Amino acid sequence: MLDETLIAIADPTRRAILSRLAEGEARVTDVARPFAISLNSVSKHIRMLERAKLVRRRIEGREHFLALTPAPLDEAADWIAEQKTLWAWRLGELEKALKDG
Amino acid sequence: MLDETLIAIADPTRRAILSRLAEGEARVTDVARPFAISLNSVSKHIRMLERAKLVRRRIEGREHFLALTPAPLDEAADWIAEQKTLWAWRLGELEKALKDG
DNA sequence: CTGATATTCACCCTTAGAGGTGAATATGTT
DNA sequence: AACATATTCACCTCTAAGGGTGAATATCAG
Repeated sequence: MLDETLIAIADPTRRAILSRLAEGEARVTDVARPFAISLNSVSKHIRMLERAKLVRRRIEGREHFLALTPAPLDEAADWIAEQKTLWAWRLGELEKALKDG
Repeated sequence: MLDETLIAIADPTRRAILSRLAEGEARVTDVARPFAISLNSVSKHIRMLERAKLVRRRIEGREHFLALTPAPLDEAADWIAEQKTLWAWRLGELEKALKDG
């Protein structure tokens, strides 16, 4: 899952879409409006965000309402936090080694 | 920069390389050993990590020693944290609206 | 029924990523 | 000099991503 989450947020268009959805639910057309690219391209980005479970779709007639489901971001945040912890720990060990030596 | 950082950590092989380097400096060959893929492929992954400034290389004779430089991870962590904050804020607003309504 | 709106489907093209192999380069060892 | 080690370079293949267009589908409004 982490892979798809990170791939999903690695694209600036998709990050912009997520930021837009952080303001609230929106239709595909609404989400697409600010972008210079075609509606179809935005639709594809949304599909990738759905695949990564970062976005949920509620269909009401011909309109598709999109909403954020940010849970997968936690896994990404956790990985980064763990890396930083390990790194900090190693720096601590290095310091100890330097002090002892 | 954020783009390259996220793309860099979106690949599981590269995340494994970073985890290895979190234990300490290592040569290209050392980093490559645990992987089933060719040394050359690992070399390419390392180049991407360097491009993202997540890894620094110190050349000593014929050996290239690699070390983690995790600073760019902060930017990624910040983006995720901001998204979660915005989302939490919006949930708060929703609750308020529900209570008032 | 007709026409407009919302979205996707089915294609196309181009680029980048991830993998491979074999040769080249540079350094160390004997 | 000859050989081994460490790494990259130059190429090839395959797949997926990101963009596009035009048609299809589904719904809503008249």
